[in-house]
Amino acid sequence: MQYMRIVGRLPDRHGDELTARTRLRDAALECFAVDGFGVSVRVIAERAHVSPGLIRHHFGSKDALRGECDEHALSTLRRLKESALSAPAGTFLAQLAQVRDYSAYVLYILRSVRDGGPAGRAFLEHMIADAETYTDSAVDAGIVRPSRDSRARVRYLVMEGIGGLIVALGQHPKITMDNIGEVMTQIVAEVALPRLELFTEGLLTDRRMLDEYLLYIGDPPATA
Amino acid sequence: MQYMRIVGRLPDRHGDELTARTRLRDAALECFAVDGFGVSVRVIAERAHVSPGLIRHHFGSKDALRGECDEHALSTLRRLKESALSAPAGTFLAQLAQVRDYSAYVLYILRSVRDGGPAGRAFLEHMIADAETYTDSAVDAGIVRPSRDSRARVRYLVMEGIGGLIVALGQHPKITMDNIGEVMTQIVAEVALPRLELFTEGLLTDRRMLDEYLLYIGDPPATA
DNA sequence: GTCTATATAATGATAGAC
DNA sequence: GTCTATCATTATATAGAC
Repeated sequence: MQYMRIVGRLPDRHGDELTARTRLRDAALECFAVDGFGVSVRVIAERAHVSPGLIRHHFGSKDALRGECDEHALSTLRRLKESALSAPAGTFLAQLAQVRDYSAYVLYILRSVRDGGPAGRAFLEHMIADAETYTDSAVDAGIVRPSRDSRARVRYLVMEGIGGLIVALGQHPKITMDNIGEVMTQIVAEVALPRLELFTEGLLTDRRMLDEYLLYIGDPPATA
Repeated sequence: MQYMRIVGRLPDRHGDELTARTRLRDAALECFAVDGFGVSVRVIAERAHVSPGLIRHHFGSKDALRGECDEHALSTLRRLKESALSAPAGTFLAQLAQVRDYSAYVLYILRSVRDGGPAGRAFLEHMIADAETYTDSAVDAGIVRPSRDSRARVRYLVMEGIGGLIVALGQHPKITMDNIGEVMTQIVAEVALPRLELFTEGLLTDRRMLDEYLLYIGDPPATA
């Protein structure tokens, strides 16, 4: 699970012309990703080597600019997911962060989820929907155990996985597009063993708590 | 695990006099918790029914005020943990959020962890250290399986648990001290079944991935 | 399309009256 | 101890020159 590789043509620009507008949007996305959404339009303009006034001319407002970044990041995430081997959301983002061209998207998406709001929700729902399909496949293939509530399980796994990534990243003093790759590698290495243990052997020694809970909510304990 | 109860004398004020200074600090803690650390000193002063200038008189700066909130929240967390049945960090915070007097502390702590930085790190390390002792006890009592790296496991479980809580809370449009209790109840209910399933039965149907990983890192596969 | 200059609002910090 | 008044800074938004 930890050593899957991203496949397909990753670093293509799929027809994005490098107009001044897209360059400005990309600069904004990077600033939002690294410095947060509180970053000023001056800093964004500076990174794009243009004047602050040009942002308004092209996008109208800072919020509208962020909206375009949201859209672009989501469509990029969608496109990459299609061309990549299915992997748990956290693992996929960790791998994607290694690719220099996409580290900004990873940071942007994680920051959006971290800060909540509509954009973060959209990213999360996309990752959950995606995880649903490949978890179903894994259950059909006999790799993953069936669940009594597979939708609740996939939501739980994605939200805790992404949440763990966010918390772990927050422990590092200054995340940039240059160090995000190695930081992610370190985090993935730290959770690899406990996660595989938990996923393979569980945590509790007996079924009592689960069976009691199933009784409590009115479901019969599983016979397995 | 989900239905443990907090015990002990919870809503006591343990010698905190309600001086103007502590009232101001408590107002600040609530504002930081609900509105974030970007909240203005004017809003804080308004909630405490004093003038903005008084904040500077008592604390010197907004940062110093936040520092006192950090200290107070951490000492409160410590005190409560001592008087409460041991429970996983996420579960404990979820229960604590039900108690009106402590909902602000829960929000404050979660927000601190969410935003990273020294305070969030301190809260996290405290929760991890605490979890370490009661996980060890649970292993000794034969309730929880031993781990090949128990410290890594407890870090993993706490960080994902708290992270999942943060992400789940972020999905709700507006968290206040009034609705945090029921929102937390809902979140705990949603994760209860998948978490108990995972903790009891694991996720994967066979040991291959774990054994391969143990081989990869040079440890012999467990004989169990 | 791109720039400079500025309007307007909000912030944290500060000084001094009472 | 508590207040009012204000400063300096910074933010976004805007207008208009080129």
